[in-house]
Amino acid sequence: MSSSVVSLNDGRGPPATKDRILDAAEGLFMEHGFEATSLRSITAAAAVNLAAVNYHFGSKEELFQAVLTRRLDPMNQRRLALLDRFEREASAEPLSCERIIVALFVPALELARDPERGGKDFLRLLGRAYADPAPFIRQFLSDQYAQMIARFKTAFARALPHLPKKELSWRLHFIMGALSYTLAGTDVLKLIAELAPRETTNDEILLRRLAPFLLAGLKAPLPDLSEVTREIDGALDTPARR
Amino acid sequence: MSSSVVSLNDGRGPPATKDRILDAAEGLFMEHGFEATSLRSITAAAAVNLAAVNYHFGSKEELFQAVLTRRLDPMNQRRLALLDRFEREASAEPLSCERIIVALFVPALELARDPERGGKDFLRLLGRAYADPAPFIRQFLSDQYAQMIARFKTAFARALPHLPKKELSWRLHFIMGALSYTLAGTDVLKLIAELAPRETTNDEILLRRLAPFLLAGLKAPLPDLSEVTREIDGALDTPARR
DNA sequence: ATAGGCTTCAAACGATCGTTTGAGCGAATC
DNA sequence: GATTCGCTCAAACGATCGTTTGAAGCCTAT
Repeated sequence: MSSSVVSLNDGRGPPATKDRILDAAEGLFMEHGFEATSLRSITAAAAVNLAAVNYHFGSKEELFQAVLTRRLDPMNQRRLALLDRFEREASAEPLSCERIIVALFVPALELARDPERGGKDFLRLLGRAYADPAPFIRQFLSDQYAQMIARFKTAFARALPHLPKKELSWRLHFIMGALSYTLAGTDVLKLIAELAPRETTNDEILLRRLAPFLLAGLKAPLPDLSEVTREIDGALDTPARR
Repeated sequence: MSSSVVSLNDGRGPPATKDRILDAAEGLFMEHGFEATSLRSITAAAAVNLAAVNYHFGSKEELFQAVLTRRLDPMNQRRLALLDRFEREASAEPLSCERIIVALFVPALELARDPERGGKDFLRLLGRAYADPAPFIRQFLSDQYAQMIARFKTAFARALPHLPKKELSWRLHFIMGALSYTLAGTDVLKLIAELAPRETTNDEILLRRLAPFLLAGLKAPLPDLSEVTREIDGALDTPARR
């Protein structure tokens, strides 16, 4: 059944150093962010020599990219595979938005379900990476996501033929934003929302709640026809009395 | 008409140092994040002495909080004032979701519209602060937002009496997440979505698109009744063939 | 046994960080 | 006119950062 490889290295005996660094870095980057995490804290947590990071990965930046790509690449491949399968099953018919969202969410959900592979920590780290200002992170994520997003965008365009392309771009942007923010889980607003910490840490029930929410937004009426747009204009013209 | 104060200090002669530090810090924190921004780069941009930051603000952390509170506090006060006004106008009737969203969005929109007050930079910085792992930032934002969110939550609860309180907490969390992520504007996924950079920098049309999207999500059917939930279960039971 | 490859190790490098110090300045106060 | 107070300044403090170095170890193939 499962290939049952505990370590992610090439297969022979585990020269665990590289993987131990990746595991430790994943947790610490998640907890403190990229800039605030020192190589010394990583190598200490991994119980390896300080120089091992530069030897195996070249630099701190390349280590960070390796941490991300280790899980992000398979996850995005899985997303594309799911979308392919759904489209094959539907022959020439356009997919429903529900199925497309499923192809987008389920691979993340599977990661969150498998704690052996550090899914929870990784999703949180990924969410943080989206908001990180460092240019090398932005460039890296952009490269990693470009193809996948493009495929999903055309799928959504077929599912929502009445929606202008530009409006679809916006809504996809909102969806990816809400998804990454939710996964980041900085628990700033969670306490405010009076949610039990246990729940906000459970990525599964989190994604299950998020999917219907975003789906409704995706199918929302156009802004020009929405009541809230007129309300905004009204409120802006009347700057409030005091 | 306008009170026309260029500087935000007490009013007499502008001992511009403090304000120049705040302005420079706002831009640099927005661009590079908290950890990656050095006090030396801030004081150089503000053309003040290095020691001025610690003299006027005490520490780098307190400077960051001062940058945030300078604009965040008035904005949240404005949100509460708008909500109060709407509720007064509606007497005992519950407000519509549209009006509540307007009270939440318009003050941010007004900030974005007034470049003299650095609205655009600040909103972007605020979005970044939400995702920052530093505990002092999380604590600060939590304190700043607690009362405001609580007020809006009860308003939404009255507008959506059929929605369970826990589900409302989730959706409010999603709304604040999408809002802050969108305002952060890390342009990682923007290029992917093929949006012109000019548009993604324009916070006004951005918020106008976001409001209908989130409103639809707020009114979405419960997850248990949503079609996508059953689709997720189906996809998880069948881990995909290769 | 010997040579050569990866890998690990302790130690140091130069740079930059946030913060502190104490002298110096001008204007207001007595 | 002497003194105090708020503010600015150059300079330095100690700490920590990412990275590099060169020797030492280990395993494989000759």
